[in-house]
Amino acid sequence: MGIDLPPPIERLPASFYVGGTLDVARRLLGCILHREVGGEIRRGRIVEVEAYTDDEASHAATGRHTKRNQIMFGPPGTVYVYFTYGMHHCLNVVTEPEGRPGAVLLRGLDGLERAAGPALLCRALGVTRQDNGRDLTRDPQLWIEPGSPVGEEEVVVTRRVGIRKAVDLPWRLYLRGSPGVSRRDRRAEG
DNA sequence: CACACGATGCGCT
DNA sequence: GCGCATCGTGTGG
Repeated sequence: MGIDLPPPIERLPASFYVGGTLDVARRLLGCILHREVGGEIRRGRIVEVEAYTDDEASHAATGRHTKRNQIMFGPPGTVYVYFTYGMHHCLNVVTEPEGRPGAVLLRGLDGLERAAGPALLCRALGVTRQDNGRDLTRDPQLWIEPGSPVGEEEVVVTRRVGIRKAVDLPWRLYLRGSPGVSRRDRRAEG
């Protein structure tokens, strides 16, 4: 009888995040987001995402000239957390090659209580602006592992929600029937 | 400097 | 369906 070792970590490599943002968003579905807080590891399966690049609804819509959006132009695999509505945080994964803006907003997790919706997801994981800039390919407290494969028939493609511009782009993806899909957004199919 | 508003969630109607 | 909390950020004067 040997020592009980934890399962090996299969952290997603930087190359995972390099492709087109919509492709990365699709690949992130089913992957397992991990967060270490106070010696405890919280994890959940990614079941809802949205892609943002340089479209009109993106924080990078007007180019690389604000302090906040610099990070969207940074290396793929970087964490982008922003604060909104005076009380909520949203967690994104930076995509695209360095110099081009792109990010995937993580909107819902299965396997955690109250992680349906981007702000609830952050609250469930204790993610705040302090986490902005972390490197998912190296950071000891925040990383993503591959999950079981997700079939195309499980994926619903819809319009992004909570935005006023570029509302017609079908850049929101979620897993059909998942409890972690954000509440008021289960509809809006198309 | 002032101001408008948001990649939300909740509670009430 | 609707109003609202609550404040950082971006934009314009």
